[in-house]
Amino acid sequence: MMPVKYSAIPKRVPPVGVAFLLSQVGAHAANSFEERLVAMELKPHHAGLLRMLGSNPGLSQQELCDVFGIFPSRLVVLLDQLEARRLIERRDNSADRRGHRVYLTKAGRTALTGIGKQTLALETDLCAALTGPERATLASLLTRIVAQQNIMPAVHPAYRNHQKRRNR
Amino acid sequence: MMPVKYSAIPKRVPPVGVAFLLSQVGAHAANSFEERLVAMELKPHHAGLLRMLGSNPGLSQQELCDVFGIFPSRLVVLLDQLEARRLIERRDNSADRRGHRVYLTKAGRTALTGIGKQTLALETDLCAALTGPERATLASLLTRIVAQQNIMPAVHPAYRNHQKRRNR
DNA sequence: TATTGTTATACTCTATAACTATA
DNA sequence: TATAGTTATAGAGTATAACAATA
Repeated sequence: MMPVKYSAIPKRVPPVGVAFLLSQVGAHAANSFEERLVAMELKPHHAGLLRMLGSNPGLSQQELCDVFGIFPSRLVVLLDQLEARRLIERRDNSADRRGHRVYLTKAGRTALTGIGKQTLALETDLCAALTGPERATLASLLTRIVAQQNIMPAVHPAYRNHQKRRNR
Repeated sequence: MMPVKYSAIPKRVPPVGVAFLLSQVGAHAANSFEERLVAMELKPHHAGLLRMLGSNPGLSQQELCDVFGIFPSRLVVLLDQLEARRLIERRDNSADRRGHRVYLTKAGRTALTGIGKQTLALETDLCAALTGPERATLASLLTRIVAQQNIMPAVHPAYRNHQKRRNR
């Protein structure tokens, strides 16, 4: 009997709506971004932290936890990784010696520039099917959804805690 | 000293482009979908399988693996969970007794209908900021991106294997 | 006593490998 | 020998809890 390779499956494509499309294209964009970061040996989570610290030097770890909605124990791991690479540094806070303030190093700022270049290249690739005005329209529609849905601007939902529901 | 609650952090919002917006809104849509499925005690992965089987009754497990790009061992777990809930059934394949064909049960079709209702409600909620024509524009732009980027239609990228790169 | 940050632990998800039964 | 499906194992990521230092 002829061995069959199912590289092309005869299948009926279920209909999809705009919610699925958003999730699908969004996940594709996230995957592509992650791939582009591999060369820099960074993960998207690191990139988000570097970007936030680039705009807000000296945030405390507690403040970073609040902004991103993550547990302190998780932030510590991410910051440890970035600090081991000398991309950020924790500085003692003279006013309150319990806490630290976090800053990008020079290498961190260089990394952030590299991330920016990858992001621009990614956007050109992702929107290759669209004209310039269409791409602007897409950005505008998405920005309005972010505002209306009360999504924290510039904070990716993947950071947020999914704490276990109790009594289950 | 006054204890400070950082519910509203004074921060400068880093600029974001269309790639970030897509990933951000997409993740938000995925999270909202997952929340809506909690009441049905299903995960998005289950919903995707049910939907595909609704349109393509009798696919083999191997075919499902190829369509979704997942490992057989992972599919087995997902199908076991659905079968334990009597939402799908594996039927013996008389032509080749190694394999099975997978079908929705009556309860599975009922569940699929419920998922469809939740999806429609989700889309109305997600697009509350947009007019009808704008929502159609958004869907059209996203559909063109899916086609141009060679994303498998109706298959969510989250299924795909991220196999470990070797030699690293 | 409350807060910042850290370490330790457990749990979930999923990739990898080993295995069974058919072909 | 190759394929369909299963079971077993291991690793990454992250939530939870316990803890140390400071306020």
